[in-house]
Amino acid sequence: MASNRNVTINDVAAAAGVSRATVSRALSGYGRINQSTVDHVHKVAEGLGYKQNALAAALRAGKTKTIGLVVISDFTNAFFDRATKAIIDQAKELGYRVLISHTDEDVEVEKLAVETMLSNQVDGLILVPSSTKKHSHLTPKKLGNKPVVIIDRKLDTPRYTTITTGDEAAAEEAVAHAVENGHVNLGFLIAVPGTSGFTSAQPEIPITSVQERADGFANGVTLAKPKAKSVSWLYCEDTEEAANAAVTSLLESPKAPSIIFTSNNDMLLAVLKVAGTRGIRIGKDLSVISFDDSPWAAAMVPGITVIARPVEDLGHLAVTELVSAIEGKPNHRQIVLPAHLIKRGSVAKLK
Amino acid sequence: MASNRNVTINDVAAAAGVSRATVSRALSGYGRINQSTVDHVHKVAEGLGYKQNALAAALRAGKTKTIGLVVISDFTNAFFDRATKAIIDQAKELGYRVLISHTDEDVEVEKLAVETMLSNQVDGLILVPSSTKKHSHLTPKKLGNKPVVIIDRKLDTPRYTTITTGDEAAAEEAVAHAVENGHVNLGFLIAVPGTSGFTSAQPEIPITSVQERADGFANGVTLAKPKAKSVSWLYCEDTEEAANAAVTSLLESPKAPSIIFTSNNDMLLAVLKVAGTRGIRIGKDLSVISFDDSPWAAAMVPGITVIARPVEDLGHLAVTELVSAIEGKPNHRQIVLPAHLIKRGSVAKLK
DNA sequence: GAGAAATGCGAGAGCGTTCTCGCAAACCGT
DNA sequence: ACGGTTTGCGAGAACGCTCTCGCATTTCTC
Repeated sequence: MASNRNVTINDVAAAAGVSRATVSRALSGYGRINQSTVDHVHKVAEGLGYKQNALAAALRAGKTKTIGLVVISDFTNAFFDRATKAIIDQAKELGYRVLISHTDEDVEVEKLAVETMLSNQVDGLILVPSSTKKHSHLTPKKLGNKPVVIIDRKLDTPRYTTITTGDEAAAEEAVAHAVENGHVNLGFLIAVPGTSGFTSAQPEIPITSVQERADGFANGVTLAKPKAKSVSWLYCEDTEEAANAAVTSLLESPKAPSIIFTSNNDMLLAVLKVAGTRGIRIGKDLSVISFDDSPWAAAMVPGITVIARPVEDLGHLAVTELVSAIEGKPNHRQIVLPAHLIKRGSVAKLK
Repeated sequence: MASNRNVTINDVAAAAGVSRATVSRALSGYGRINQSTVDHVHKVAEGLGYKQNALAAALRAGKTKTIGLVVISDFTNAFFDRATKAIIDQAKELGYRVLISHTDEDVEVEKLAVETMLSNQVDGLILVPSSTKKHSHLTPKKLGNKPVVIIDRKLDTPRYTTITTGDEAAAEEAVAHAVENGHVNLGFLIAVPGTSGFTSAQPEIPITSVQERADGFANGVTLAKPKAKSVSWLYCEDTEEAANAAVTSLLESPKAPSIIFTSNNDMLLAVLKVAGTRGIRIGKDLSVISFDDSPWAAAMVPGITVIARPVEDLGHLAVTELVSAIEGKPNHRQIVLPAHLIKRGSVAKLK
């Protein structure tokens, strides 16, 4: 084929009869330059089909206009998909690109992902850390002193701007709502990565947001103390099989709950599925409240009562904060966005 | 702070007492070099915390090990999220990074996105074109003669490797399944971007996969001819409001269908929602079959009968094909992966 | 109209790599 | 012991761009 090599700034310079420097000035719009040459250069560049090589520009300028997003990924949980989209879109808005990597909750993978990001000279990072405690690979030095925003979860040492949602308060509110509706046998189904199978003894929870949900539920129970008759806690591996088994055990226990609170949509779906196969009707025989809203939770019959988190806001804000830090306003803010209960039909009114 | 500048290959060379070239040889593993120097350099590099600057390497080598993904994005439709994840993961597997951009079905946005990708020197592109016909910005020349894989939809001129799913056959099968179950009043609700509101006259469909679904439905009707009593077609803007209105009109028409086929999950959710508010029970009073499987469609009661497409396979294959083309085996294959019907409880058995 | 100030542009270095080339030292065979 | 081959490594150019510096030319000022 004819011209395999790309058109460079040199070609434009030659064709326009000016120097490389002038072309760069004309195209990037800086320094002292005559408007008529700007126009001329633009015309010539367009004629040749010149496209800036962002790599070379970034190498020279020391800025890539790229942010790295290191995120776990989880598909029934629309959270990260929605957050990712919000992040990409807001980044585009502010003139940034996004490099994405998934960690699948694995610290080693996370470490590698971050290194790749750094090698690619991202200007800043947005991270969903896979562990609250294991983050020796996330020190400022190891992150090249680049701006970092942590989202969805906290590290136990709050070194970076962190944006989370108020899951504890919302969980508390959810329990109150259930109790108001006459529920006194409560079941809690909490997904905790790293567990195997399910257990009723609270394990180490490596993720602050999950911990906060559990705490919120517990607070809610405490506040409703005299009314709560039986409370079952189940901590569960985040897999379909474990979740199904956990739900089954919950439903078959002698003190089967009239309502199950689930910490994420995977658990919710397990409840729906198991209940469905047993002919247990949601919103009638069994109630349920879950974390994270979704279009399908709203469309189901009955609609699922959920704790909705402002996911898009969170993603949007993360980028805004990060870019502001990249562009010279370093700040270490701890931001908590409110989550709120959306009441639909999945909570039966008892007595 | 002490060392803001990154450790470069020069620093490693100095510390190891060798030349830059030798460091590069040692670290990249090419050329003639003594094993003991390789070890020594590795040790020194690690000691200094050296991390390769991928930008500089890419600039010099002319390869970025990055692929660009230009995709529409749509959240109730899990298709693109699942495909995106599969693509990122398989790319990582093959040593590539992924730069993502969303187009929201807008050709202009798509054009810009592609330009950004090219400017960033991606080695190849995976595209979900927003229009079958408007693709003058997608000529090989405009794409810098880089390898391209088109997924999910076709362009009307098949210039690139294209991977789609067999939606037509599957749609046909779905209709047959409905007819077998005694349905003779059929409703089709087809989302077509660019429409406003909804209409029963088939509009221009700018997306081949949607066209194929419509064709498949039509074929199914033709094959079942004597049995099909009434058939209603509704082409609908892909928004919640329009979908709700369309469903309402379908349900209120004198020849209300006993089953509605929806072309995507947005439409399905509209059906579920509107039916729900009217007390119409899915799988009893009204049946439904939709395109694209999802965890929630399986977990609902009754489970939604769907046409499942091999989304992960598609993403996986797209990357594999692209990388093979990048690495020197250009091929222009037209691949169609089979979609299949998953029968659950949302289709009532009539009579 | 002469000096000062402003303007427009080119030369050239440098960002951090990779990779070709060529040279010196080590190794081989007879 | 001597020509030829192999081996290991350094010098230096190149990738495409940005940006400082300084020079020439124009414009301003009184």
